[in-house]
Amino acid sequence: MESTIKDIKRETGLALSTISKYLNGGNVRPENRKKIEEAVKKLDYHPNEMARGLITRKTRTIGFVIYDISGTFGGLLTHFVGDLMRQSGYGMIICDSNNDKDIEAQNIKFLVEKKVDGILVIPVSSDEDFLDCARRADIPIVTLDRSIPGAHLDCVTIDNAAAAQTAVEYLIERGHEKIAAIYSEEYTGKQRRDGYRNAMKKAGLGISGSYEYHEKIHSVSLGYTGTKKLLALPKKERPTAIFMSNYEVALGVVMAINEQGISCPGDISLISFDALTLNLVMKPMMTVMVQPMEEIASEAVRILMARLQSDGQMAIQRVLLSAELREGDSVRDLRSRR
Amino acid sequence: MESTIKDIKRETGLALSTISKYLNGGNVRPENRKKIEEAVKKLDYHPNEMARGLITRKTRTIGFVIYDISGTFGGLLTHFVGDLMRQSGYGMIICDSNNDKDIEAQNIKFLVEKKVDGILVIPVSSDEDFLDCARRADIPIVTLDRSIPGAHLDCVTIDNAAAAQTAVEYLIERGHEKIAAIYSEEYTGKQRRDGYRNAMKKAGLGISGSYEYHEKIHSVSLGYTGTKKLLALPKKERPTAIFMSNYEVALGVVMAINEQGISCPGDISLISFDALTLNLVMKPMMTVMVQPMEEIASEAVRILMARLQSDGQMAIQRVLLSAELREGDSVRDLRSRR
DNA sequence: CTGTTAGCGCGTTCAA
DNA sequence: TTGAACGCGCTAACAG
Repeated sequence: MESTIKDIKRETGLALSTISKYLNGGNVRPENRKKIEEAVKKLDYHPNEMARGLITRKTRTIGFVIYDISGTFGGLLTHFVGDLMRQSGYGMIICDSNNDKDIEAQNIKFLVEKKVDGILVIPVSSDEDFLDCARRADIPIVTLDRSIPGAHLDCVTIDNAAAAQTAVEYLIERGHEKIAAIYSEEYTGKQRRDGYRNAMKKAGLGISGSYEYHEKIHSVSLGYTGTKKLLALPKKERPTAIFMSNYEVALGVVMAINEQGISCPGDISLISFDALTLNLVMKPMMTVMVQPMEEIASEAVRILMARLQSDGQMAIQRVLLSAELREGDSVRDLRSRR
Repeated sequence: MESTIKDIKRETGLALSTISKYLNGGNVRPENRKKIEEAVKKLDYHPNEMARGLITRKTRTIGFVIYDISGTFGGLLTHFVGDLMRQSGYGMIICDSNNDKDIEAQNIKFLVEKKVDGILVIPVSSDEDFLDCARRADIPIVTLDRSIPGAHLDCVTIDNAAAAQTAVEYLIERGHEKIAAIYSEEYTGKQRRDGYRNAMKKAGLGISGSYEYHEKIHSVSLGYTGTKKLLALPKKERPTAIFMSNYEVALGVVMAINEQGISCPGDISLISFDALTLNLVMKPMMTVMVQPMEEIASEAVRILMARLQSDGQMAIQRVLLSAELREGDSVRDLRSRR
């Protein structure tokens, strides 16, 4: 049988409230503190979080709703967030939305019933309605990596359009003009496409319709299929560089060019996102826009914690971080050709 | 403010216990049942899990401790398990051990304090001591994917040695003799190495020391580095096939051979584990031993659920599943050469 | 600083 | 079947 606070009382002869106060960080006479500490050890006492929560109306648990946990980026972000939560003494219930809006809505409901103190979410839906039930229950919500357009919510994101623009401008500076883009139609994918278009427009470069390939969701096969299509273009039209909007996509792209015996950066230049395993291991090393994943995680956790403390009104926080270019060898400098 | 069972009482005029009984599936007069159902809807009532748990001593939450959530296999397994738990109405607290035994031990303690009803664990440590505090608290534990040697625990695993042996025998049947292996020194890696060795021995083939490459943990770079080393061997000694013990490893292997312009299966044959994205997308398609991931997940959940129900003594369950060979085009048949 | 008292929301006795 | 009372383990208010 588990020991309760009453057992500690019997062991020490102190009142319940004294013990409770000590357990919650209050001041107690040194001699009593010692008694309590000894009893706690002796009885292997752990406070019952449920009884505690019944009164405090806090579960010390937060919910993490992620669009897809089986991807590399998501898995890693989950890892960082989980670590931070644990360090803060919070438990984390992770819910995988599997890129499905309905499951996502279900997940939120589930977390509300579990009475989590707060919710961290990387959304699938671009409509905030699915969060209604959490808001009714007055549960703080922070979105990260993706922000819901127009929503009155705390969020931590990076400037995806700017990052993509930087990447494409890097290509343009090196003499590339025929630049293709492979991206998804959701959140970050779309924003990065915009950055690509901005850069091209700004440089006065046209975008041939066949230079943009996109599917609904970021995936390895998106990169693979897209690249195949690009490489099937008549030689003269072939892009000299491909910008891709995500790590999984890059994986597919690399598979496709390797398969066709196309060399990078000799025949084609590549630029992508995130310094994840493949991008680091491959040769040539991929030139990438590096997202500050740990910072995204820690900012999101920080904001959520702040909101958990402030019962009152705290202004909406919108943190916009930026990605940094990390040079590899996957981009050829065409200017040195002459 | 949240509505409680008392509000339902006020709304319906019934006694608390009547309502409580209905909520827990008991028999109630039809007219009363209707009243209650209406009130529940009207007040948007949800039972308070904490108050409930205080009495029943159940949290309807289980803990999932995973060796490393940022890997593809782990992420996917987490996804499956999470789905099943949600379907069973259970919450899941996921803890990432990050391949670290100390964090793993911490995770278990954390879950015990959270009073989870049960724990699912893919262990890092090969010593069961870290589970002691959960056992003292009488929390059922099921390990999956990996079983702790000698431990008196429910577990769901596949026969890794057999699977590896099947894979290597597949190579041998096709005339390969110079077969190298890249594996990790932990759990599944070691078992798969044994299967490799068994197959080689059984076929009367020697294993040159330089044909085995291993590191502590499965990773992309393990595959990459290992392959580089193998390819650096004098041409005559070069293996005609590589057996690799894990998906991430395969990723690295593929990167390395592509980089060197080595063709598969022309110059070298490959066989690996798991039908995950890369293995499906790449060309040639990888020949792999497919682990029944969903079955591993569902069996583990099933056993845990059974143990949660049976307060009494249930015999230890050890489920051993097997992997199946899925042919791709990554293995060359050397016999047809003649 | 300490002890007493009163619930938090619910499930479970019993009695009717 | 139903209703009243009790208590799960703990914290919060107050009085000492």
